[in-house]
Amino acid sequence: MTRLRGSNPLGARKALAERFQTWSVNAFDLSLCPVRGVLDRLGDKWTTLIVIALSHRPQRFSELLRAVPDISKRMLTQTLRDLERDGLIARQVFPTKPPSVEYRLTSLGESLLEPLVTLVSWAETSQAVIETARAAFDAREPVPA
Amino acid sequence: MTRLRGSNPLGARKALAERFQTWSVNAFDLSLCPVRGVLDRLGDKWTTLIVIALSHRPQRFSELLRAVPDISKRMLTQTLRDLERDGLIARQVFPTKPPSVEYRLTSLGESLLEPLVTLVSWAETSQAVIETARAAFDAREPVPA
DNA sequence: CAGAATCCAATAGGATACTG
DNA sequence: CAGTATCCTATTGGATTCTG
Repeated sequence: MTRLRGSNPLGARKALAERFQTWSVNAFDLSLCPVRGVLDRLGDKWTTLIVIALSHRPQRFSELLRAVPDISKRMLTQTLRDLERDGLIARQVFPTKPPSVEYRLTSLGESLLEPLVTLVSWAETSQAVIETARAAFDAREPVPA
Repeated sequence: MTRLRGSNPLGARKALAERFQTWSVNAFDLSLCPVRGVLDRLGDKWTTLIVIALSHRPQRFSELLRAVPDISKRMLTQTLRDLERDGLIARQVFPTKPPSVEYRLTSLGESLLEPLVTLVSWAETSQAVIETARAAFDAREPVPA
């Protein structure tokens, strides 16, 4: 094994390996390992962007609609509902007319920000490398029409 | 603003808010902010599990097929290809007969482990809270048939 | 304003059979 | 063994219209 350079992936590797071992044994057949549930949510098209938008400050429905470009009302409604259901955001209705509704991160939602920043930072610093790798790969592989 | 307890979401919040500001200004309309690209990949059904499996040790195609339960050959092939294209894993063919192919994380792939562990840890510690929130939500909302 | 409801297109992904 | 190729279904998500 060559020595791994940079940060400390060794710790990360070990931690993951251990968890993976555990999951494989008793939780995998049911696909109920927590990663799946979380990443399925974070992986959809809008969840992350909404959380990021709300990390700025609490916002109303139509504010979010403008803050997250290209999202449709349908998807905003649905994603907000899912996030509320998971306890990541809280919904507060002000009985004005017309009604206004404010969404804000819960403390659970706030606690997601750190892992998210870690991931976003990785994405930013890795972006260039990935781009290069893609270009190289596409140059090798014919990339069919 | 009440004082936030636990870790330091304030730093996270600030970091995210800043990035979000930047994206909104010049990169959002193109939806090319790095998060999207990364999370779209990590969000699919198998990427994470494969990376986790490979974090353990390099593995061959059929080993992975067994290590990641319920994945189909089709999806394994495709996800491995995508990961290779992005430079996260490397593919090495041994010209035996029948041929054997080994996949391993590249250093870029290794560097993803840390953010991943952060996320996985969050998922594990938050799992119970989320479950509770869901139950409470479903109790309030009729949850239609 | 903040959604709910309906319709429809694109994509993801499973099952199966075939190949070098 | 390590894939390809084909088919088919389910889910995602966009566009549009309606409502309290």
